[in-house]
This record gives sequence, C-alpha cells and structure tokens, in this order.
Amino acid sequence: MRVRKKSESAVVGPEAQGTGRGARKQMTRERLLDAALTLMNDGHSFPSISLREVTREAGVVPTAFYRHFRDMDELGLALVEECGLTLRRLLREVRKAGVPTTDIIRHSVAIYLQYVRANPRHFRTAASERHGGSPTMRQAIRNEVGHFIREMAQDMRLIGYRSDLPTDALEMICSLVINTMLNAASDILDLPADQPQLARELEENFISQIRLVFLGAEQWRAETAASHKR
Amino acid sequence: MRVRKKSESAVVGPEAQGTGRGARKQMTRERLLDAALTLMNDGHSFPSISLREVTREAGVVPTAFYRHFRDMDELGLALVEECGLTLRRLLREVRKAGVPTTDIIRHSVAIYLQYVRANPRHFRTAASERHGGSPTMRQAIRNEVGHFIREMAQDMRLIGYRSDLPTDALEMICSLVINTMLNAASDILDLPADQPQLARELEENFISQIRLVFLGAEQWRAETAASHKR
DNA sequence: GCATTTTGTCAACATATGTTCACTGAAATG
DNA sequence: CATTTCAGTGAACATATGTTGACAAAATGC
Repeated sequence: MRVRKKSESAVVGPEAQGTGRGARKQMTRERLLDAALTLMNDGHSFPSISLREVTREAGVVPTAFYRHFRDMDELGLALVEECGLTLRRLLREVRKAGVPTTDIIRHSVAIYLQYVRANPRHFRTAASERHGGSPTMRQAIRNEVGHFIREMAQDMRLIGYRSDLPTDALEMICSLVINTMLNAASDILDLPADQPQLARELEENFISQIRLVFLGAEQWRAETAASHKR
Repeated sequence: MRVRKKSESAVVGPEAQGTGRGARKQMTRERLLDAALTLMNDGHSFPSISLREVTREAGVVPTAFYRHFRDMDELGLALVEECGLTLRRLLREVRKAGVPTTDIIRHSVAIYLQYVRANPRHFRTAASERHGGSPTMRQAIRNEVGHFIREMAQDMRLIGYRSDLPTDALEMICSLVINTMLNAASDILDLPADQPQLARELEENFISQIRLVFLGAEQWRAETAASHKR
C-alpha cells in the first residue's frame, strides 16, 4: 500500500481558472503544445524533440501525453494549425490597418515585423518546418501557406490592386511576397539580440526586397508570360 | 580466445579503387557523409538522425564513426561544405553557358532545375537545414549562401548587368533570386514523382517569379530606396 | 449518493542511443 | 623482416526513449 502525498493532480497552471473537466483537459493540452513550441524555439527542430521532452517541459508525466495526442505527429499537426491561426490573425490585422495611400509597404512591413517579434515561436516553427521537418508536417504547412496565399490574393483583388491580372498571376505574386516574408522572419529571429544595428540593416533589406517585388508586379503583364510560353 | 572469421576489414565499397590507407579512410568518410545525405533525403531532418543510423546506413560499426568525426555536429558541417561545393559548381556551369541574349531566364532556370534533379539530396539538405536544423548547421548554411550571393552579384557586375547600381542593391536582388531558387527546389523535390503535370506548373510558376524579380530589378532605382529612407 | 467516465500518475518493459575500452589485422615505416 | 600506426571491430555501459497496464481521484451522469 502506497501513500500518496503529492497527488493533487499536480498539473495546475498559473492561470488555471477553468474549473470544468473539459476545460482543464484543454488547458494541459495547450500546455503540451506550448512546451513543444518553446522547445523548438531554442534550436531543436521538431522531429528531433522527443515525446518525453515535451511532457517534461509541460510538467506532466509522459503517459499523460496519450490522453491528448496519438503520437508526436498529431501534435505536430495541431502545432501547424496554431501557427496558421497566428498568420490569419496577422493578415486580419494588416487588413484592418486599411490602405494607407503613402508608403504602404513600409507600413505593412512594420506591422509584420512587430507580429513576428510578438510571436517568435510560431514564426520560427513555420519557417523551420516548412522545408525541413517530417513529411506530414511539411505537407500541412504547405497547405496552410497555400490558404494564406489565396487569401492574400483575394484581398488584393478586393482593394483593386492590379485587377486586370488573372488570379494565377496574383497568387504567383503573393507567394513570392510570402516566401520573402517567411524568409525574413527566420533571418530576423536568428539575429543575436544585442545587435540592433544588424536588425535595422536586415529590416531595410527586407523592405527593399518587398518593394522590388511590387515594382516588378506593377510592370507585370499577362502577355509577357504568355508570349514567352509559346 | 575469440575466433574471427568475418574480419576482412568488412568495409569495401563497390567502387573501392583507392589502395592507399589514407585513400581508404577518406572513402569510408565519404560513405558516412553519403549515408547521412541519403537518410535526410527520405524525410528525416538532420538533427533527428542518429549517429548509429548513419553508421548502419554506411555499413560500418558505430564506433568507427569517431575515426572521422568528433560528433554529429562535425559531420553536419562537412555536409554543408559539400552542398556548398555543389552550389558553386552550379554557378560555374551557368556562367559557362555564357550570356544567351534571348530568354536567358528560362535558359538558366532549365540548367538550375536539371542540377537540382541531379543532386536532389544536396538541395534538399540545403533547403531543409537552412531554417530548421541545429543552430550550428544553420549558421554554416547561412554563410555558404552568403558567399554564393556575393559571388553571383559579382558575376552580374562582370557581365555588366545594372552596372549603375551599388553592390548592396545587387546583392539584395541576388539574395531575392536565390531565396526563390531554394524555395522552388524544395517544392519541386517534394512533388510526387508520378505527376509530371504538377511539375510543369510549378516550373512555370518558378520562371514567372524569377522573371518578375528581374522585371523589378530593371526598374529599381537607388534613389527610390533612398528617398523613402529619409 | 452511487456508479461511471476520464485525466493524470506510477511502475515497468523492451528497445535505441552515445560513448568507453580493449582488440585485430593490414598498411606504413625503419 | 620486425615494429609501429591506425581504421575498423565487438562487447559492454549508462542513459533515454516510446509504450503498456493498473491505479487514483476528481468531475460527471443518473
């Protein structure tokens, strides 16, 4: 007969307000996701972190993991979804900012970078597992980014930007922009924190790249591509 | 007293021509590198593959690893160097192709894609560990890509492309191009092999993106950036 | 208020990992 | 030819991992 002294459910988050059972479950679920995100943030890539590491970081016993996910792959997918949500929120934010007539690019970039710095783990995860990671996760991210691209293209259509172009072309442009964005996010998050000068340079470079892309986009003619195709 | 029957050095590659001792050593070293590259090619990202897996794939006992590398990190760096060499070779190839006056972009892209398909493991590794991977490896790749960018910018200067622009601007443009290239490589290598139609589409999209970048590059004015900076 | 779910814990397992050490046998050295 | 060097072997270690099963106790359902 064992005596348990330290068995008052052990897992009580600092902000544990949810009193229901399902609420508490979701709480530790988020704990696990958060733990994985945190682990990924300092160097480790997702496929290299172990189930036990995650539970350790989350302050939970390894077996508790299975109450929430079948395996690490499933957690990975949930993670991707979370990152996707962050990206959508970002898009909504930029959209809300309206269409400042002057220097729209610099403005949007500023919002974007602010967002990146506010959610470093999400962006690092997205950038890092997009081409690396497990095939499952990679595919999931590809989908998520695809949705994002389409959404952005639709936005541009709505504000009437290059409304003469077919959807394909708009999406092509947007994907170029988003690639550049994710790339910049990764670069910026990797900077040593004590080098603000480097950050400024990188930021200016980033802005230039986006500006250049839109410079090209303004010149883009559907016939250009078509004429070269045949 | 143990009897050894199967101990004729066990490790003899198919194309084992090198007869010297150092030669044979370098041979198994390459075996290890090759094994790692192969493992990475089917899904696993570098930090997730184990020392033992590598030696297993290389057909060598685990302890033999230490005769060549201190640890996996060191092997990772060697791997990056190898990928860098491949990239340089590619650049030389494109350079050798000269400056076809018409449709230079389509031409270069063709050479590039051919190269990517010929060395899928190198490109997958580069693309995948660039943002993911261990910090050490990531930094190494960043350096390698940086060299590549500078080299390419210098090339463009030599052929007189936009010779009016400062070096910064040229490098900014090149880094945009290279990002797009690495991105496309990753996308293309992830395609299911039985979907040539998808490959064509992706390829056309890739060409369009590069074309758009150069369209922007032709319009780029140093003053544009400058005027917005102040 | 009792029975039932259900979230999390504990103990234990088979297996995989990185690393050590002493060894072998062929190439290099003299 | 005798000696030394050293790339590769084999056995063994401590440790870490994923996963199972039985159990505790709090929330839920009746």
